[in-house]
Amino acid sequence: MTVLVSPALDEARRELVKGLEARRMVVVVASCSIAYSGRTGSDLGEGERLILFKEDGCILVHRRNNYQPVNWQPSGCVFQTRIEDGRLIVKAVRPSPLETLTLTVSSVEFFGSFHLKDEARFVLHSSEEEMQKAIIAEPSLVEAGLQIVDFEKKVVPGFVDVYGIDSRGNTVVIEIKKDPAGTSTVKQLAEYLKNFEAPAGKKLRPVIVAPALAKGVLPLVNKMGFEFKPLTLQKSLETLQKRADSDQSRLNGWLDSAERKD
Amino acid sequence: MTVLVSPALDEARRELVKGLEARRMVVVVASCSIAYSGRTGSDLGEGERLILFKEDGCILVHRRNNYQPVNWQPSGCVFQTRIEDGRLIVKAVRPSPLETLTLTVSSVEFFGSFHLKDEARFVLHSSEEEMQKAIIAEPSLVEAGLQIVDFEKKVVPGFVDVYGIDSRGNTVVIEIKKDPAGTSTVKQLAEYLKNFEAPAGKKLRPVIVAPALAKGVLPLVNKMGFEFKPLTLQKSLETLQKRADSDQSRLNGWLDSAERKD
DNA sequence: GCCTGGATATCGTGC
DNA sequence: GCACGATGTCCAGGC
Repeated sequence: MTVLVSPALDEARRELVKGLEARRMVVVVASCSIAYSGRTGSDLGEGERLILFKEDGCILVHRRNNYQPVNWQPSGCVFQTRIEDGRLIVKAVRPSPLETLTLTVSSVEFFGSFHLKDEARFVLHSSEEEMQKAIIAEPSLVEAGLQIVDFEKKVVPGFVDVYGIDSRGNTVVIEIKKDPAGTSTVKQLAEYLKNFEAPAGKKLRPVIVAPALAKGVLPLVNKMGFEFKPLTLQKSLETLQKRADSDQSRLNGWLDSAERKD
Repeated sequence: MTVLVSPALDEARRELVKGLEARRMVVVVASCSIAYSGRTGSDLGEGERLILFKEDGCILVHRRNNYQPVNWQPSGCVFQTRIEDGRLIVKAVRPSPLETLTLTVSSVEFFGSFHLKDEARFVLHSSEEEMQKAIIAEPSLVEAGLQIVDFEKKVVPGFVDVYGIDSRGNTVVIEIKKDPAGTSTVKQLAEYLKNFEAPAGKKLRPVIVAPALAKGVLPLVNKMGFEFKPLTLQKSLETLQKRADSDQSRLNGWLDSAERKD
């Protein structure tokens, strides 16, 4: 760890280069102006900001407010530094698409570089995927007797989340949303439907599975002849948990019996 | 500015509260585990991370890699801190939707709080809007003789970027994209078209204005009978700049003549 | 408050 | 590399 309060610009530059080469995270609080040029462009006059450099070549500039950085560059960019006219110039260049973020630093209030020991694995109880897994594992969440035929089926364009066959042989095409389904979801499902055809004498049943329908969407759903089946992420997670538990107890049972054989 | 290296947990807690009350930006490098619960949930085991608190009540947790924070809370959340079982617990609660981010801090490597003087205005040379402005100011960018009738016209659903009338009285409906236009753009324009009808004996001309067409989209554009007019953001900006300059010189001319009168 | 669309969106995945 | 979809997306603008 290196911590400097109000370093000179050349010292800050030296330490920045050293920190990046050592693959550390570098935090700088500095007065600077910023220009961005690439997919579009931006300008920001002089002011004090917090600048974060990471080892994978991303950079974030944060102002005193707002969750989002005011300027940034995603991973994979190359840093250049130089002193020019008594200012520290830092360029972060992203090769593709070609984009340049230029910081013109007039003074550095704080410099810190840190080696972060962090091997933990991040686990997200992610949403739409969990709902899909739950439906595949337990199709009765949608409807008793439903049998899943395929999922993530490629259509043009995109993917159908799940499709299957109901107890009467009708084709069921399911679009899953973790948020209340709006007009766009109905449109999307309608688009995907063009890729399906019901067997002779059978129906094509488009079903939207979501925690709710957005306000005013029900008439459209009815008009299109679509169905709506409410399902929350929570319920999906419970279902998956229950199955994991029963899988575990079955596995335990199998292990027990194996043990008894020994 | 307050900077502490390896402070005790209770000292870090005291300074964190003090910094937030003073509406400063607080930066902490600490070993912690993190739980999130709300719209969905996440877990992250012990490890060293950089944590950023801002005065508007947002919080970001950054790991050594990746542009995005691993956990966060947007503006407007309430912070609680306490020491429990020799750990510093920090909760960031967002009221609506109800979401909780809980940091369990076992040790603090660095603490910093900063008052950032920053009054500058951020200017984004925003993309699609600039292209739209340029077309409205200079319809010949799309086609000689085009006259703009309206823009940002509300249709169901969404907005049509620009529509106008060509030199032969045909209705021109324009969809603008700053990125290469893909299949979805064609679909969107087709959707919007349903809200337009050409005058008797005239045509309806759907036009996509974008820097390029995505690969393989040209056949679709042709098949639908759409037109494509290449226009880059850069060219749009140049056009706007040129007009701004001439407006300025006209204004200067007017000021000069006014001055001569005095 | 809900809904819709844009973003320098970013990021992963499949082809 | 390109296209497409998900995101704890966030965020501003309308209604």
